[in-house]
Formats: sequence, C-alpha cells, structure tokens
Amino acid sequence: MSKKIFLSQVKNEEIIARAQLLELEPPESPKYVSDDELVGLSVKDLNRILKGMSRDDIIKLKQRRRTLKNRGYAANCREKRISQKEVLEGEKHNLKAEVHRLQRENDVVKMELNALRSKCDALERFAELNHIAVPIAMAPTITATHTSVIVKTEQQFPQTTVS
Amino acid sequence: MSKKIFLSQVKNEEIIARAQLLELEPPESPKYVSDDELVGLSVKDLNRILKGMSRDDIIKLKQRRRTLKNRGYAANCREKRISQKEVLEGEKHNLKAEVHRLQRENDVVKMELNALRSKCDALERFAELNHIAVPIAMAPTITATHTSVIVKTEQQFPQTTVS
DNA sequence: CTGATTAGTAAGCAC
DNA sequence: GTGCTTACTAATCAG
Repeated sequence: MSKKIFLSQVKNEEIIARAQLLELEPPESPKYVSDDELVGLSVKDLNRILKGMSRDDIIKLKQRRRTLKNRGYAANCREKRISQKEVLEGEKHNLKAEVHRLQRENDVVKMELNALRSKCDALERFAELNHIAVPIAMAPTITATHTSVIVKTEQQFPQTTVS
Repeated sequence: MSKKIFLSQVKNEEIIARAQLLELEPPESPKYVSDDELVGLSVKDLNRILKGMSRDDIIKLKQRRRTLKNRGYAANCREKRISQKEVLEGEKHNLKAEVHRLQRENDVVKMELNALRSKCDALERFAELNHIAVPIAMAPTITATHTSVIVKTEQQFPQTTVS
C-alpha cells in the first residue's frame, strides 16, 4: 500500500492559469479573488465585488463560486459517508462485546443454577431416605422444563406428600 | 422525496454527437463501434478494429475505451460500497437480535435460580427448625456472591454443623 | 439559492 | 493494460 496522492487542493501555480482560463484578473490585480475567499464571501460581499464587472465576468465568477461550493459539498458528502461507516462499525463492535458479556454472564448463572439444583436434589433425597416429610410448599416440583438451560442432571424428582 | 433522474446511460441521440466530437464515424459507417461493443472487446479484437486507422483515431478510440471502462469501474465501486454498508447493517441487526435473545435467556435462568434459591432456603430453615442435621455436603454455603445475579432475598444462611 | 447526492471523468496507485 | 479508489464536476432534487 503506497500513499495515494490525489488531486486535492488546487496548486498555487494553477491559480493564475485558472484565472486566465476564466478570463479573470490574475492575483496581482485587486479584482482577483482566491478560491477560499470566493467560497467564504457572503452574498452581500460578493455583489460588492461584482459591481462594475461585465455581465460575462459576473456569470463566470458566479459559476466559479458555485463550482467551488459544489467541491466543498462533495467533500462533505464523502466525509459524512466515511463517518457513518465508522459509526456502524463502532455499533457492531459494541454489540459484539455485549453479546460476549451476556454469554459469560449466562454461563455463570447456569453454573450457579446447576450447583444449586444438585444441592436441592441432595436435600430432597436425604429427606426421602430418612422418611422426612416436608411441607408441600417445599416439595419437589418439576421446574426444569426450560430447554434453554443446560441441565447436566437427568435426576427425576420423586413426588412426596405431606405428613 | 421525488425520484431523482440522473444522467446514467448515454442517450441514443447523443451517440452520433459523441462520435462526431471524437471525430469518429457515425453509426452508419462499418467502422463505428458502440459503447457496449467497445468495452466488451478483447484486446485482440480491438487491435483488429484499430488496423488501418490513423494514429490520432487510434489514440482517441483507446481513450474512449478507457473512459468507458472507468465508467463501469466507478459504478462497480459504488455498488460495492452500498453492499458493504448493507452487510454491516445486517450484521448489526443480527447482533441486536442475539443480544435480545441472550437477555431473555438470562432473565429466565435468573428467575429459575431465584425460585430454586427460595426453595433451598426454605428446606434449610425447615431442617434447622426441626433440628435436623444434614450432611456437610448439603450444608448451606454462601454462593450468592456473584454481583451479576439479581438476588431478591437478603436471607443470610445460618451455619449448621454435622451431627 | 443552498446544500446534498448521484453518475461520470480523470488521476493515481497496485498488480 | 486492468481494475479500483479518490477528488472533482455537473446535473438534479429538496427545502
């Protein structure tokens, strides 16, 4: 990849050539207006400069102003396009990070759930083995029907009844 | 929003004018080559056509070919740009969907975890109230230290010992 | 008229 | 020489 050097700002040497092409006064003349000046001029100031010029020169100067303005608009448009792309890429990057964060969080919660489930199962088996009847509110219930959860235990809860 | 109608394909009426401007034969002449033909020509076929032409005409025809090629390259470049943008937007959309899916899954798992935690707590309180000693493997342990988990119960587990 | 956007053109670069 | 990308121009549209 080499650095691409494109035609961007008009070279200084070209200013006179451009002015001559447009039949305007070269930089030496007080009537000469540089590109930067011309685009920056307010309509009021522009008319002040246009005073005393021939109709032809007025049309040409106005056209040059329009062209210069268009040049700026085009550059603006390109810059906007690039920044919009960067915004999209940034949003994508953030969403990717969020997905990874949520996946990690999910894994942690699922591990906690599995650990707690093992413990709960053990308590219930302990109760059953020792013939301890627990209140119905604490009785084993089948809750692990969510397919979204990774369940490593195939243990089926035995139904116990109140004493 | 009105439909923008830009200059795209060169109008048929302009072909002759363009040819005359380039000092080439108009469509009636057997030497005439249309834009589509010219860009589609292989170098071999191009040279066949160039045979017998003046040096000037050769240069001009080659330049026209290059210009036509550039027109296609530019269109191609624009199309690529917008398709890349669409790809980015699609990826962003998919990631958003994935984030929402993971958030829902997370909520489900957390609710299950909280429910199971309540049940486990109740079993342990029941054991303590009835002076039932459980094996150390099932003894309450403080596991809810993960800040990522929404815990609605501030219940602190009492430490029990083996019988 | 001003600003934005589009297709086309030429220049420059990489292969 | 071919293809791509860039800045620039003119045309066209919206406000």
